[in-house]
Amino acid sequence: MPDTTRRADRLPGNRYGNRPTMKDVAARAGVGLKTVSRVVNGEPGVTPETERRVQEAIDALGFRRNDSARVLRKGRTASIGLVLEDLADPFYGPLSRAVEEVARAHGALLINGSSAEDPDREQELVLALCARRVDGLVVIPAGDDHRYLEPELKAGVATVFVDRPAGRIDADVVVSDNFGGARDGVAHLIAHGHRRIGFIGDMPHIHTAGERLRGYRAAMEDAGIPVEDAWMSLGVTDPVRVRRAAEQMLADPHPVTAIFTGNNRVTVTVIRVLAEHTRGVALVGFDDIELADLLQPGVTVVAQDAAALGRTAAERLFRQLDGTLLAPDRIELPTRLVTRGSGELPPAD
Amino acid sequence: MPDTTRRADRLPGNRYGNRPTMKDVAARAGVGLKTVSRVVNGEPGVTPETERRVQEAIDALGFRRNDSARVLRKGRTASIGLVLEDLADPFYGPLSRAVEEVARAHGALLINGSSAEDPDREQELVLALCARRVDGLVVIPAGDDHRYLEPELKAGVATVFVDRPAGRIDADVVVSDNFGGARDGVAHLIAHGHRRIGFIGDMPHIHTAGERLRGYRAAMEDAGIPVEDAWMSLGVTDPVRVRRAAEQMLADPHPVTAIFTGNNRVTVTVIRVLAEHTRGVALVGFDDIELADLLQPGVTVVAQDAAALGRTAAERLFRQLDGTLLAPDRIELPTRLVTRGSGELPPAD
DNA sequence: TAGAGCCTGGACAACGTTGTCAGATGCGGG
DNA sequence: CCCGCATCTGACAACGTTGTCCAGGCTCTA
Repeated sequence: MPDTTRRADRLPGNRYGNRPTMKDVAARAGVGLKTVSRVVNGEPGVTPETERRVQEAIDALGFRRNDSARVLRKGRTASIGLVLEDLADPFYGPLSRAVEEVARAHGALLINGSSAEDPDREQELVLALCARRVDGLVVIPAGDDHRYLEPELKAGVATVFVDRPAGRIDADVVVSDNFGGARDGVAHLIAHGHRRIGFIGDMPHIHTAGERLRGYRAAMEDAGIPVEDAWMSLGVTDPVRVRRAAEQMLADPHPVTAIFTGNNRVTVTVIRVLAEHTRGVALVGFDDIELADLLQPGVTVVAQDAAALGRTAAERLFRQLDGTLLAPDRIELPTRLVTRGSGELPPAD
Repeated sequence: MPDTTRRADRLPGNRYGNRPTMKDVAARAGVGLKTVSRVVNGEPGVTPETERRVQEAIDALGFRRNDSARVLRKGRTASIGLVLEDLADPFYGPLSRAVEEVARAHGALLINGSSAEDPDREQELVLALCARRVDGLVVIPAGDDHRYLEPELKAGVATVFVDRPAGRIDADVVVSDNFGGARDGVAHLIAHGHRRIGFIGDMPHIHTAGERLRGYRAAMEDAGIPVEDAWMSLGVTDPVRVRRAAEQMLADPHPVTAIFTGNNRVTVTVIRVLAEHTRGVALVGFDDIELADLLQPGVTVVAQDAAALGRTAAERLFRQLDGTLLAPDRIELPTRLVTRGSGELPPAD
């Protein structure tokens, strides 16, 4: 007597919980395996009557094509990976969403992971994505050495770096004009009469932070203002240390009259500090923040367009996949100075 | 003469761009296929010397295990799917991140997609994830009929709904106490002397919106205040219409003295409207918003813990996968009233 | 030194799908 | 009536991996 227990009657839990396969559908519909495949994929060459029978069996069994097997056979996964720093950061949400929309328009799924700004975790994630054979990768790098990606690039994994350039490999990159944006922001403060301007930002070896610092220095130099060490606080992003740094700048015998902040997290903390001060200290921040216009005063920022970064990168990625893109290139998107009040305060002294 | 062109020398683009396989590694190392598999997976039973040779071949060829094939063979993908409304919404970023962290702790990757609040797109996404044979699904539903998931559930795909319950199927669900939170928020306004209180929220058929509306009504009823139609604006979330709704409530001959807003997007818009008004109108919003404490006045909110929602759901998902979880259940997480000023304003008339 | 037992390595099938190719069927024209 | 052609269908191999199982070589003991 043959094994008459139906698959679903056996113990659950092993192997996808025993899903029906095309073979099962074929048996039930009384057709060949390949015919089912044809129906599932909408290929031509199937009589309406046959198609109906197959469709019926599919519905009855609750069949769902196994894309893992499909991928194995076809070689394209129709999925791309996105590695960013932290999805919970309001800067990355729109970026991720923009990448997703472009992927969707190309019929691809997006798999994303957060590196938590840890180079090892970035590599781990990227390689996990490669093991899943994503067709392409959008990477916001945490590390500064991406030679581990060389085999992948050689193997044809499309790759675009965003927000910061790749380290030690030649790859497409889409960045904001961090240098120019910061320079303009600081120049804006200078134009409003400030000369003692503080800078609080992340470690300069992080590309964006370094560029923004360079922009700060350039603006000061253009105006012929020598920068004092006490005005600069580098490698500081956690609220406690930002607070301390800001308070020190303001407590100095010759306090700064304005502060330029290097990213949204720093900006938020500095806003809190300034809110406790009576003396009006001017502020320009890099990155826009929600509700910035409703604060008193409104917060002047150098805004970058996160969605545009994501969209541009994703589009470039798919052009790589199309084959319509040749040499790696560097694309720089402009920033925009949004004046809302805090950057237009005159020096308090 | 045999074909001596190396795989990598052929046209790129077809089949993962021609990656080396275990077979290639085995050939190069002069060992059997299974031995390579053993080394790659850290299985015992390989001499150090053999292992070294294999590892060398792996590095030389840039071999990376193909997880699609692995999945096909093993039946588990070590990945879970998350379907939410919009990653760009600050409420979902932390939620997604929390799910990711739990997944990571269980060695799983997270694939997420945005439904854009469209039931069809939700279904499309969920089914795409199932086709990829994710081990489990965390779903923030957009639609209200999830019977299409029945075959998946039967097939053993672990599933947890978050933020809103599943429609017409029996599944695990983790939600905030929307009813209680809204009731407390409105009661807070009543306790501060308000009787004419407006409500602006989403369509009541959306579960969260419906529950919050119910909470509003309950608080009013508890206080013996009959609710007037003009105080309620339902199904309104886009800024233009929210603004109009708020302005109407305030322009009424008997204007409301306080407004309860049903979600973060509505709250933000209403804050803008109130900022233009001189008369102090009290406000309590559902969902916390960044910088709410720095506005004048600070914005009192009913905060839900997005990260806790995600974490709880993901943990439950993995308990389903472990088999340590049996019957579907409903978990309700408490909300927290955060008083910051706007909800404590006295009635203006 | 023979035999038992262990350790290492490899041949083979299977996972579920799709591409290839050839067989079957039906139809019209010579 | 037969042949050719078009249309539809199915058998089979292959994708890259892992589980099963067996073979061969080694060590250890009696």
